[in-house]
Amino acid sequence: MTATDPQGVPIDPRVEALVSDLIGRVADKWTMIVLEVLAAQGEMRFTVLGQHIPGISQKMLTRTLRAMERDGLLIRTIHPVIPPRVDYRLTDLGLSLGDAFCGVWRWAERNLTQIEAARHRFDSRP
Amino acid sequence: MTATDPQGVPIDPRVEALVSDLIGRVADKWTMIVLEVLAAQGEMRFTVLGQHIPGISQKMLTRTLRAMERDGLLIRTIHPVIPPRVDYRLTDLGLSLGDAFCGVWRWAERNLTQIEAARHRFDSRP
DNA sequence: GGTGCCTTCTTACCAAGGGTAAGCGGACGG
DNA sequence: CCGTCCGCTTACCCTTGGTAAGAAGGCACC
Repeated sequence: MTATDPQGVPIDPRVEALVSDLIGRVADKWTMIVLEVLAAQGEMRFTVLGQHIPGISQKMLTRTLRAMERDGLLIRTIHPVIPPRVDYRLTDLGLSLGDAFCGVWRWAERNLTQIEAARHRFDSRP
Repeated sequence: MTATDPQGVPIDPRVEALVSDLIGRVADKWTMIVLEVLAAQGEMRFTVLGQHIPGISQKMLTRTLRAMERDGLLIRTIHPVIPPRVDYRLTDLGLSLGDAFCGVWRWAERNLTQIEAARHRFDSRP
């Protein structure tokens, strides 16, 4: 899109496409939740992280964490002990993304009932 | 998760689950981009909207718009003319979500190069 | 009056992505 | 010697998304 940012400043289309891709990568349910949990709880190991995220599968947790590590959002520390212990901790970049998503969480909490009402209206109409 | 919000206030687990679901619904690439475009451009019709969102298919555009309408994020106005004309416009709720996502867009723009660098480091390592 | 076009969906079909569940590796407790 | 611990990984399947074609239906043109 030949978009403008919220201040009305025109954006280079090539940058625009890259940002869209990045948003596609990062605007993901699991990524957002991992971000939230790690921001609130600090360093955590794999299993505990999974326990704090109801509904996630091991596969998706692994995949999400790898992608986030690749993007530099978190650091994965392998402790060479038996049984294995792997800790995950947000980088400054990850923390800053967590802050950015914070507004979305607050929005979701604030508007939950309003959205449920809207859905109900939509579902029970001719 | 027995999470706390960013201010450290404990959250009811049931509310937590609902918020997670809502986030899963709303933290979607296409939803975010539609929100952005409509926030910047105001009312738009189907085809034009599609032209402003590179890479989206008609099917996903329809589906995304329906879901957003269901959630009360936008209003769909059908003008009974031939050929058909359908306009989409954000509600106040949709605009407020756009504001909330605004921080994420700015984050993405600001940290684009840093992320690309991180990816490159990750991909070219033993 | 047929032919074709316009726009907004919808649908049939296929590929890709996510869920489930089982296995692996390797020390240690019983 | 067998089970258990944890962090993955993999094989299989089902759901989801992309592609492309069509439907609806009045209008313009020949």
